[in-house]
Amino acid sequence: MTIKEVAEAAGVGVATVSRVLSGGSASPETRERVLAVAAQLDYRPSALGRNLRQRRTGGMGLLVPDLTDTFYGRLAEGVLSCARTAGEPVMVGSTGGDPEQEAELIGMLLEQSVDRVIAVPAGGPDAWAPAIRSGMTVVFADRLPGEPASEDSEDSESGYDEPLDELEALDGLPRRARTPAAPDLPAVLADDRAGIRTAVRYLRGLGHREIAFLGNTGHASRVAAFREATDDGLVVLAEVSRDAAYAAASGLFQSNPDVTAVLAGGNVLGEAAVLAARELDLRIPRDLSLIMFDDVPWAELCAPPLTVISQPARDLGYRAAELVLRADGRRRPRSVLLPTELIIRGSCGPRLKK
Amino acid sequence: MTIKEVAEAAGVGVATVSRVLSGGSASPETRERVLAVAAQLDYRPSALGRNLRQRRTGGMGLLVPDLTDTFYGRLAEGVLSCARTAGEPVMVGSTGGDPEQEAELIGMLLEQSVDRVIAVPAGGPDAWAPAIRSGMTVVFADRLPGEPASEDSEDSESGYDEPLDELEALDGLPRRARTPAAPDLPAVLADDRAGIRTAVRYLRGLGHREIAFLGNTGHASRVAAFREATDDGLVVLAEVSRDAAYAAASGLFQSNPDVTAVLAGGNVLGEAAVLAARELDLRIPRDLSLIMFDDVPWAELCAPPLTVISQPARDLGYRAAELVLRADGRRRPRSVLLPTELIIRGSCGPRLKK
DNA sequence: CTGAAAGCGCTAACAG
DNA sequence: CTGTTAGCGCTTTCAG
Repeated sequence: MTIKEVAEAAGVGVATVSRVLSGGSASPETRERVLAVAAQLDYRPSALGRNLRQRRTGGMGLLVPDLTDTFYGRLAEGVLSCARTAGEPVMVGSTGGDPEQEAELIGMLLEQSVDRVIAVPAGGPDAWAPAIRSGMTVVFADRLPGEPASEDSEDSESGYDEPLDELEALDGLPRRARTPAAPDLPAVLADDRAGIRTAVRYLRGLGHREIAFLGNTGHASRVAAFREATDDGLVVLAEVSRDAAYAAASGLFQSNPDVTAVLAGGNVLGEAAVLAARELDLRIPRDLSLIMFDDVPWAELCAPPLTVISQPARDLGYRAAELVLRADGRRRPRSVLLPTELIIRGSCGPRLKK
Repeated sequence: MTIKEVAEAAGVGVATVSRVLSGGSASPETRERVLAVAAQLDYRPSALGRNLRQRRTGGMGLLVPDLTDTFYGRLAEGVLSCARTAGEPVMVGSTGGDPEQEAELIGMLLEQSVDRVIAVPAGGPDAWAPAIRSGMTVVFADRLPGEPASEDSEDSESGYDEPLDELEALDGLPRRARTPAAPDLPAVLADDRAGIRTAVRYLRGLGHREIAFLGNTGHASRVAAFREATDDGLVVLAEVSRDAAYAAASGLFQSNPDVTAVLAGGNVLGEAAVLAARELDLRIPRDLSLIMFDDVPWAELCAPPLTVISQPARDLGYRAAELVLRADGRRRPRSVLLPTELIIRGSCGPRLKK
């Protein structure tokens, strides 16, 4: 079933069929006839020809660290749902939070001429600059590309300084005040700064002083926000993986017996914290108060139910997809910051220990 | 950067470049030179041209009901991981368990000329027959396409009778004994029959007689297995969604106070069961024993920890991807059945109530 | 308003 | 072993 056969069957030229099918101009009668014939033959224009002609693959790419983490699952659902509405295909890749794998996947997308991607970045800005420079429209979700957070640095914005300069220079945009919360790269983010600030305040109100952050290597902004809210409280970081998360949590608890409250930077870390605490016979919330970033269904089933900072994961993906799809023009999409909310359940109590 | 420029730069014809890059024959010197030039220009052959030429898009499609459900997330990770190894792109679609959306996504894949797909089917065999007939290699995962399970039918195999005849006829294969457990369609499945049998036996051993199954509409084989193991025990079905699952669980408990044990057919249903039980003040395991199909990290965090039937979700996806990739020949891939395991934790107790 | 024609980048015959 | 050539199905000038 090619456009040619349809053209012949309708007694018109291929150009006319093409026009009609893509909403171009045509006399009502012709349009009618072509549409009828196409329907009758149930012709579907092949994306192959169109793609080659336009030198670009339709649809979009989606890169996430790990679909096993429900947060990214929800985010992906948001993207897919928006894409389905638009009838666009989505190529999905899982990076494992590893810049190398991410680079390979970017390469793959380039090879496929996918020129719109939404990504939860693993690598730094330098990993993305070439792709962006080559014309790819990328909208970041959940976080911006930056140097990985470090556990000891005193400079909470170190991950953003250089990268931002470089990327802003790319578009010749004016340099802006450096604000890790909303730098000048297209992104859809949760307002983790506010969420973390609220959570820390809440813990402080319960009397906690020794508060630790159990975070992801990749989430520089959360680490920064935590440092800012606590004046450089203890930070322990883990790579993307349940094992790493457990190891980090376990290490945190064992090496820092004076810590009375922990803020877990994601649901996998929260899960690891609960597990590790249980293993070490730390009672929640008596011995240890816990707040988890990202609300998940099981948080309520947990004993005790977990106090969480919820974030609109699905919307993050949906909005990012909208942005990347709308970005047909020359201008880069603007960023979006979505609200977070502290949901108090039963995993935090007054500080007793010490 | 086209193949032509590389050819010129290397002083050879485009065909030679093409050959060298796809491992064809060429004199060592030529190969060397071409490779060098290509590397130096960091040329990446465009998938666009190749796809059109070969009238097929590389890579594979993946259709799942819902990435929000960690089971499908894990399955998807398996697929992506295998695909990444092979350097193949994956187009992912989420069907919501809805045959209509599935049909649209199949249409999209057809339009993209994706001729290899792995799917957790929502629609029946008739939804897939056209695609398969048109040359698409599809490997099913987690379940086979079949009429949706029904809550009242006495015929546990009704979902397979017609469908199988039709699809087998497609390939002119000999008709086989109708066995819902491993029909003659390429598929990678968990051995839910064995898992459910074991679970039911375990519950029986604890004294339970009134055992109910809380299942998915789409999972006919689990319903069948449960009916077989219990001589038509009570079955309540829910669509794909947390709300539907909760409603079903709640309805089940309220309408059937004599039920002392429940087998939840998936992690979302298990979650709903725990929630609903809690809401109705049913104590687990005192008032109600619960076994959940599919092990998830939070099952251990739950109070009490959930006894589950674990299944190798990730392997399901990985193996399916392997099959679909290897299916380059004319023959259809054979099916695979992966083992399940009953993991006893704390959500089942002796029958006390009555 | 419509048709003819020129490719998009690549591979696979087919000659040489 | 290598170059030339003919398209794959589609969109898009460019004439008519």
